[in-house]
Amino acid sequence: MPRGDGTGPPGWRGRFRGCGHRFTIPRQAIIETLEKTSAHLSAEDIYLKVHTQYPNIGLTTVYRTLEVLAQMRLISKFDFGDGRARYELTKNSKKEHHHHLVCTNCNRIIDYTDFIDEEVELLNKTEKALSKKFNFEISNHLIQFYGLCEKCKKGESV
Amino acid sequence: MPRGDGTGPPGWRGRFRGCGHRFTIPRQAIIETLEKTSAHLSAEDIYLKVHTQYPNIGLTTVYRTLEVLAQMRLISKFDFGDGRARYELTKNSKKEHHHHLVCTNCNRIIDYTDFIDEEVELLNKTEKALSKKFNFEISNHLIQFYGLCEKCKKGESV
DNA sequence: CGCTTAATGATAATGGTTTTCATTATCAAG
DNA sequence: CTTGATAATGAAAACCATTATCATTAAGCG
Repeated sequence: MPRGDGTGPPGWRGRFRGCGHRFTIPRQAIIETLEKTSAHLSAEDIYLKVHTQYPNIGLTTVYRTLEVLAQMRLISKFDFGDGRARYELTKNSKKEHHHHLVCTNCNRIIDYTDFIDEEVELLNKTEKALSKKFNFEISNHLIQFYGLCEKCKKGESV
Repeated sequence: MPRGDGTGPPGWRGRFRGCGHRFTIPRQAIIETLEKTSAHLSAEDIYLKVHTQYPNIGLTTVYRTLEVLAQMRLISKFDFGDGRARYELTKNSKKEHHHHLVCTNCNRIIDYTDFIDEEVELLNKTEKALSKKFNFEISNHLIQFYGLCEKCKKGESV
């Protein structure tokens, strides 16, 4: 049980050290914020939340930490088309991997993992075929569906 | 002969008028530029190309025209992660619908339509299931694979 | 405890995209 | 063919998310 600090997060410090990074208060605070939510936070969202508890942590540090976390593959960075990047922990509450439904009207994001079974098959098949065909080494994918969410569908006829 | 029914093939002017827009020289030039290429041009790319023939067309107009075209669903706007949006005609040279391979090293974009047959079936299935499950009206999707292209795969070990 | 160096944060800079606003051009009507 | 309403244009400035700069602070090893 590597800890020795009171906060007992399962090995964040070790993971940072393993990548040659230091584990600091700001980084801890940012990770805790990400762990606490299921939303898709922007850098500023995170900054504001962190700021309530640690008013001296700057937006710059948020950006830098997010960059480090992304590079360590601990968070994923998304663009939903609203002009700012959004982030979420990759390993968070059983949501290991999921895709998004993006409402083009209200910008609501719906995560889903439910129907991935069929998709996974398709993806594996497709990725394999693409890799061979183009000699392209696929390491990641992005799948998003755009449309109108339940609410906006109703409001459309108004 | 530009017909008035709006269904005619080229009929750019008619399509614009049908949406309550005027068909101007700058718009024509921008569309021609998009028609002439199979690349994924940024606003500035388009501006520079258009600029050689019409030096007085400004970057602002390019942005505005792209917005109108996107709203008319005649072009698609993509974000490949290099900090600028990229555009392509939706109905261009048999490339009606395709997906992208994005090289995370050199930013090369590969279009593919080849294996979509299998994908289409599963996408339809998935979209139908998602629509029902979340009461979400899907109108579009984005599928991109990230990884290393042939060249960058080789260069990696250097 | 002290040292090396990564990390921080205030500030300024960057750069793609949008706004502003005065001017020009489109096109339906006369 | 003119005219007039108004959409479209373009130069410049504004915007705003993100990055770079740099002096200061603090993590973590010995």
